[in-house]
Amino acid sequence: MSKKRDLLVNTALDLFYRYGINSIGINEVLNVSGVAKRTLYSHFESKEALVLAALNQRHDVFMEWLEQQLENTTSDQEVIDTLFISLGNWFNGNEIKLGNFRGCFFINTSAEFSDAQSDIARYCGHHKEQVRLLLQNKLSGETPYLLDAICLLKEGAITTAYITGNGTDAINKSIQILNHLK
Amino acid sequence: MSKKRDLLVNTALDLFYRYGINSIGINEVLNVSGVAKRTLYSHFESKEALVLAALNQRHDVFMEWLEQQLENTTSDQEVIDTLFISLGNWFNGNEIKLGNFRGCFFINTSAEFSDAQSDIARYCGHHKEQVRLLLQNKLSGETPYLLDAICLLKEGAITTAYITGNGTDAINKSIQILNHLK
DNA sequence: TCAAAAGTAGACCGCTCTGTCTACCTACAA
DNA sequence: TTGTAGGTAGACAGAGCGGTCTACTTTTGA
Repeated sequence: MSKKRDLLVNTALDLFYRYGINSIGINEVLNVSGVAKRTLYSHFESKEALVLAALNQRHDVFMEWLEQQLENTTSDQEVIDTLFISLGNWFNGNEIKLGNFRGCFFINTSAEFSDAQSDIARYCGHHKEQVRLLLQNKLSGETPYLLDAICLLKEGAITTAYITGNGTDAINKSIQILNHLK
Repeated sequence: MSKKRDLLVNTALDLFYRYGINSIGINEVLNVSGVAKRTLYSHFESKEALVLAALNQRHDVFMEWLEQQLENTTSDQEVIDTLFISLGNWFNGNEIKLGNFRGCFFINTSAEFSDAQSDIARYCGHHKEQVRLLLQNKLSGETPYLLDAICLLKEGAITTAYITGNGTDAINKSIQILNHLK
């Protein structure tokens, strides 16, 4: 519907993800997008509402990307390999849809907002649930703990890749561990 | 040496960890500690220096705690069990030395500071390296990928426990996965 | 055609931020 | 005894924050 609204959300998402939400003021979003302050506040009642819209946008983009990566997988092994290779590409900045890697936007945002009951913190939990459900649908269910292993290692790999700056290592280790599950 | 300095560092660490560094101003640290602003700036040249001191304090406390937890372990299996049970206690707020759980201070801080070259971001990476080295010393080295598995699952468990709010689940799953490694 | 909807620029409000500064106080060891 | 180190209170500067407001312009669709 509204092009200005979309522009604001995409600009906010880009800046929030790159620099952190508390480090980016509303005026920065306005300067970069070239939109007037009045327009922002006609679409969003507060900065928090803009943050939620940015989280929602990132969620949509990420889920679409993930679905696309896994769409042709036909076995659990293929899901594992495809998933972690895709994550590795993301970590190394080679997934254009996801932009340059700076960790998981939802983990980072949870770290900034300490109130676990806030809408923002809850949305971050919701995102992780949805990712888990998507992966569950892709797996056979024959190996009951495989879903848990994938999810925990995925979080570990994202965090480790971000903090060490070495995405390839984190991915190779994750794949190796999954191949050692009996 | 200086009691006021220690008080400032401990107060800052408590507030920074609980609410996030960008959400806590220098004045808040001063009000809670009851120390004068002049005194703070005689000990630290900037807020960043105080942040680094708080990170350093957390690092010392955490390493001492971890060392203590693992000091009587005599096998890889015992290291795994003891480590993850201890982490579970931390997640559930039952490790007094570590305070109430709000994720990993170093991960959270990395999320707030986007410049990977900053002293703050580098210190966070350094902490993770040191934890890894401590665990390496406790393990036999007979199972080469075990250290990687423990480290990745530990990061995954911390993140998952924080975002879902369910520490017990994250721990039980981690232990189960490690027991399925062949 | 023209009213409504959506946009513009930017001044302004009250508040908070980090960091500086003046002026004064206290404990203690040479 | 007195100089020094370390402490106090709090005003202040300069900037940025989220958010409101006025006054005006552009777009659009019935």
